[in-house]
Amino acid sequence: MSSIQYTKKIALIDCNSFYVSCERLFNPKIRKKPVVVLSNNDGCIVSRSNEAKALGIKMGEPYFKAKDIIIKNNVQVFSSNYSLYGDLSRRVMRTLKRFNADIEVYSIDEAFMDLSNFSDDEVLNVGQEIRSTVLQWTGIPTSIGIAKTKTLSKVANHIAKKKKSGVTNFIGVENIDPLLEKVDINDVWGVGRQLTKFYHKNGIYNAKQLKNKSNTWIKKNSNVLGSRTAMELRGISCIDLEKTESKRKSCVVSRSFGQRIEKYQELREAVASYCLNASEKIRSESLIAKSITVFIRTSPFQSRFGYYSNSKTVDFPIATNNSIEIVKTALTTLESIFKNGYRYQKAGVILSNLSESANGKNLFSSEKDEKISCLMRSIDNTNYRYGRSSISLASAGVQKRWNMKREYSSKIDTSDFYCLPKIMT
DNA sequence: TCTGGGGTCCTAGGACCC
DNA sequence: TCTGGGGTCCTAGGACCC
Repeated sequence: MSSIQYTKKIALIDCNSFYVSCERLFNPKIRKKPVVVLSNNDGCIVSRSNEAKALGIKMGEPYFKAKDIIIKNNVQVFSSNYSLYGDLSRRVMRTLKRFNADIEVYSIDEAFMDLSNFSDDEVLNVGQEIRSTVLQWTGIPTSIGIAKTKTLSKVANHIAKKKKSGVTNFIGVENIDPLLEKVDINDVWGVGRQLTKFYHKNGIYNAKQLKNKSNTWIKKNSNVLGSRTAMELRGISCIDLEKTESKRKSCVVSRSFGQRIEKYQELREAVASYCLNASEKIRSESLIAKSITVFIRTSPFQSRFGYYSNSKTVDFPIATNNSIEIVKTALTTLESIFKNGYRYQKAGVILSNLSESANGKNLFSSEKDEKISCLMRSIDNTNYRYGRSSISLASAGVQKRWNMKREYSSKIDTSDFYCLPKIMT
């Protein structure tokens, strides 16, 4: 009889084809059919059902390039609906927290969970229970990988995705080398395009080969992140779970336009409108920004019209989250980088150097500031109640020809009363 | 015709100081 | 007027993630 083993165990729970699964939840007719979800502006394919993957449709592929396959195979297409996905994501995470409140929500569709409290023998069953509970309570299918480190749990998850049971456990497995050997180097967490190129050049094609490469070699030839990945593959934990939600350090709002913009005035409207969005976001998290970056660019794919891309960062005299001031600063910044005669494709603003607002007060606070923060609060409340941009600034425009394309929206909004499905009697 | 958006972290190199 | 090198801090850009 062996004694009960309690080693470090990390689970990675990852929703399968998350956006597609969300759309399927409200549309049972597309359950067994090939389905894809498009990025903003209906630009790229960002989520694919297994049936769509089997047709050879690639992740991140531009929609227009895959259109032939899509039409020929009657693939169901959806514009992305982020308020729906966000809502369902919160339901999944809430369900996971029933098993362990200290999870790290890593992205909209995945979370790390510490399972060290369970014995080595129990952990596979726990994984299966998590999976079936999430499926039953939210309708979202998941895959779960369990291992000693985050990187290994990612690998295990990768394998679990291809299994019917949906759970892969490395804990207690004597030798995982034969499994690692089957994992391409570019499927390892932390190895992107550039590193893949570099590793290939040096004869490293799979996870096992990276695991067995010496640390000094990796550190000398890439950087600390590379060697950390290798250590984690060896089962030595270098990346901790981040259980507390840390405050973000920057806030980006940027969009590609529905159609190309040439007029300065329209660019101004777009930038102003992104500023309103961004400042509302940071206000809702009680943050203030010390600096702002404005950037504009033409399409990098249409050089025949000439390419222009520029950005500029400026500091506010005093950190702020005041929409009016942020818009004003952004527009003067835009003026300094705008060049006539280009077909602009995208613009954005980045609020950075964020910190917690001390209730809007500073050394120079005045009665005027009080009034402004009061005004911001009422704008936020109104927009929350009656929909975003019920109240806006004139500079953000009314026509908005530059707004995104969303031709295939499912129009499901779990947070909007008017979008509830109707049942006819 | 049509190619996403929002983050974090690391590093090289410049500016500045002594 | 000539000239050195080392340390720190900041920033832009790149790589990575989903």
